[in-house]
Amino acid sequence: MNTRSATLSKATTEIERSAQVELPLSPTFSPLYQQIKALITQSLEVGEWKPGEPIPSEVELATRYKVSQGTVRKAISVLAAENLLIRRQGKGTFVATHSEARAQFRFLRLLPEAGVPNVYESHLLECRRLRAPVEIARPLELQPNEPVVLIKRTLQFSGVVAVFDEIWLPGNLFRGLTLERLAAYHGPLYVLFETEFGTRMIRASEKIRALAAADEVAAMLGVEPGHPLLSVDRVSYTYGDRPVEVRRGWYVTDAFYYQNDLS
Amino acid sequence: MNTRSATLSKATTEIERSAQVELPLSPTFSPLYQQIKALITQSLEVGEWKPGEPIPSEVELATRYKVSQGTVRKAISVLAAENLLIRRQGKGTFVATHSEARAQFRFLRLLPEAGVPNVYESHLLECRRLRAPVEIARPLELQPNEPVVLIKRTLQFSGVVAVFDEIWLPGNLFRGLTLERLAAYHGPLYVLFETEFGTRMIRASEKIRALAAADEVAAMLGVEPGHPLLSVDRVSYTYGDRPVEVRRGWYVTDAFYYQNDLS
DNA sequence: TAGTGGTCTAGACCACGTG
DNA sequence: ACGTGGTCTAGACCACTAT
Repeated sequence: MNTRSATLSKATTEIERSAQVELPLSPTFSPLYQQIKALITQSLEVGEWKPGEPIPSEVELATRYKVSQGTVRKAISVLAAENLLIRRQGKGTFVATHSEARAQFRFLRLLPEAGVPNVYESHLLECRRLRAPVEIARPLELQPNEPVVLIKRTLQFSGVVAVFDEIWLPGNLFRGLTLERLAAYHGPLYVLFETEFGTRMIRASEKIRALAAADEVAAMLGVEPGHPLLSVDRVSYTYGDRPVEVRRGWYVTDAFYYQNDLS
Repeated sequence: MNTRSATLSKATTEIERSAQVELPLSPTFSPLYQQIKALITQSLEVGEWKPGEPIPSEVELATRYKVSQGTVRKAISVLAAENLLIRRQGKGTFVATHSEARAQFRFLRLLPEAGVPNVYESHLLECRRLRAPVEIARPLELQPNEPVVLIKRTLQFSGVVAVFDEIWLPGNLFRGLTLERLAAYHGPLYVLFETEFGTRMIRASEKIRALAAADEVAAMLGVEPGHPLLSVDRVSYTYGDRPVEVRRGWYVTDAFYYQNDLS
């Protein structure tokens, strides 16, 4: 038994090595801590520990997985770096959630030119179910005509309309998502998604362009047709890099800007 | 002596603790590995190890700083995560450089809608010295009227003009930077800056907006005045978070998009 | 006082790259 | 065969939080 197997196994000992010295080394080597990381991720995925809750302590997990605390620590460190877990000295390690203020700014990068941070208000325009058009089905890795949910809304920053969003979700993952349910909810959508529908957005990829406002979008945003807008095409992913949201946003950047840090 | 002092010191031993038990604990606690990290950063900053070169091995550094290899490893890991160093198993740890293909994409996020990755050609329009206008002096943390260098250029992707840039640099840091010097150089500017002027860009912060092309910019980019453009305002920083570049870019996003990953 | 994560050490062994 | 970084372990102690 050696560390190359997909099953949980610790480093080869001298004795074990001499016993298997004739076996060819498997070409796929996976460190123990990555195997532990995979196990922890699994538990997150199936909801053994829910967003906001603490996971077991490092010593507990070390006992459970029969590895040293240091190996568990390494696995957790990686997951913390990927924003799946949050470590708090003296308290424990917690499942990350979009409820924290910190997480919200990670996915909404629009800031006002002057004045207050981004407290915003969402205005729901539409929520209906339809069959996925091809250009939506492809990024969501669905078959064309599979059911999807389409949400349209605007965001206002202190009364000023700044964003118009079209949000597409796989219908099978968001069965109870209706206009009524959404209208009754006030808060970030990703919080609703993770608490009510068990789907947590982990990372997203955006394509940003400048374009002239089409008539329909211009009307929604209260600008003249042809007005320059930031177009933000987002695909969001959950555990296992599975795409679970396509979002097309149009941002008015006369009094706001999109903040990005390169490092 | 304890780990709280700014000078290099390892964890308090039992004996030492009993000897200093009356001393109040300093409120500023700095782990050993962070002290080592600061020392390594210093060596990078003064150019003891140059971009692309290997730094001493972990055991060597452990000996030099009189700490364990594990502590050096932790310090290096942080610096690697910040893209200041690059670790290569079996070979050593190297000072990061903008010469690597990998680094280029970190700071130029424009990709073509279809086809090839971003091989581009820079066309120099202008390079002159002047006194810093206030709106440039402030982000560069210079006094108004201090000397700056202004570079104007365009970028073409397979013959198509996509970017017009105005690049402002502190005159004192870039003394030998002239139109002739630039014209003789072909390659990424950040490579020139780090090899010829000892200034390495580490991170940058960008503000992105959509706007209608002004006449001058439109002419440079070969589009109609009023055409929607992506406006990218960048401030770049070197070691110690000192700002050393202000860059205003106008991107044509008809056949290109700005790629951004949220995580 | 007890429990959590955070730091530091020392030693063994593994994987990778180069002679 | 050797040197590099990478993994894993075990144990001690520190810093933070709650009770």
